[in-house]
Amino acid sequence: MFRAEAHLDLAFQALADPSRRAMVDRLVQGPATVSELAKPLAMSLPGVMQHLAVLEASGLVISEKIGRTRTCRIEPKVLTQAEQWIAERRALWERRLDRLGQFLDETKDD
Amino acid sequence: MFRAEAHLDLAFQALADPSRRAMVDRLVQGPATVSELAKPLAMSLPGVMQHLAVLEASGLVISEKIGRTRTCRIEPKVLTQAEQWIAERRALWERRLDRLGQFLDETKDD
DNA sequence: ATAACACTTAAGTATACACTTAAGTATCGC
DNA sequence: GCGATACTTAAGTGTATACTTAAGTGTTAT
Repeated sequence: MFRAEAHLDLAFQALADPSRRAMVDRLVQGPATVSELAKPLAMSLPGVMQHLAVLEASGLVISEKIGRTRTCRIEPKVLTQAEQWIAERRALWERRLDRLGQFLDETKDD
Repeated sequence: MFRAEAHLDLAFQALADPSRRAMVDRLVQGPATVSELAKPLAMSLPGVMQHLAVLEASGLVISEKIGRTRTCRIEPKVLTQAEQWIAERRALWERRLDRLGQFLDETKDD
């Protein structure tokens, strides 16, 4: 039983945590190592690793280990997909409001 | 200890569940009662109520009870805020890519 | 060689989530 | 009034999340 929107579950879930959003916030400025991501967070390194795993599972972040350091960076595709899901719903909602306003205008001279 | 971004936690958390996204999907077409929201979901009514509570707590949906029926509708403000959080990060990421490309162009004649 | 560094794995704990069934309350239509 | 309707509350269950500490592994610098 496969759902096409399952990746949105993971993306929104990943963005629902303030520590993970802080990590994304840092990574949009450019790549960073795990330690760099961890520094501003009041949390143990394994805690940060677990958040990183969630971000990677969602596809928002990818990382690569070179030597003993792992470098992380944003993968913008999923970010865009999440943004578009919201944008489409907001557009539908606004379109409905427009139709409603038009209807009210057309019938106001009764 | 109050965090300004706490409402984003709730908004993204609310959007992370497929049943709740289905409810939002229905509500952007226009208001609906609890039963109408529940009908397409393979779930008990109390289950739906709990999802509705999450959506209301996030500010994505508001509802009003008239007589014995509760009517729900979208409140677009939080939807827009979530969209903007993503849009801003994507813009930062793209701006960085632009600077990087520009730098590479300027230094390619070495 | 060895000590410091940068993760990584494992295991444990406490809380939160996503449901369920059963029972209850407040309208509405006749 | 009284049965059907539309939620609503309460309580229970199983799974998932967000951490922690302790003990690794492989890499780099001296």
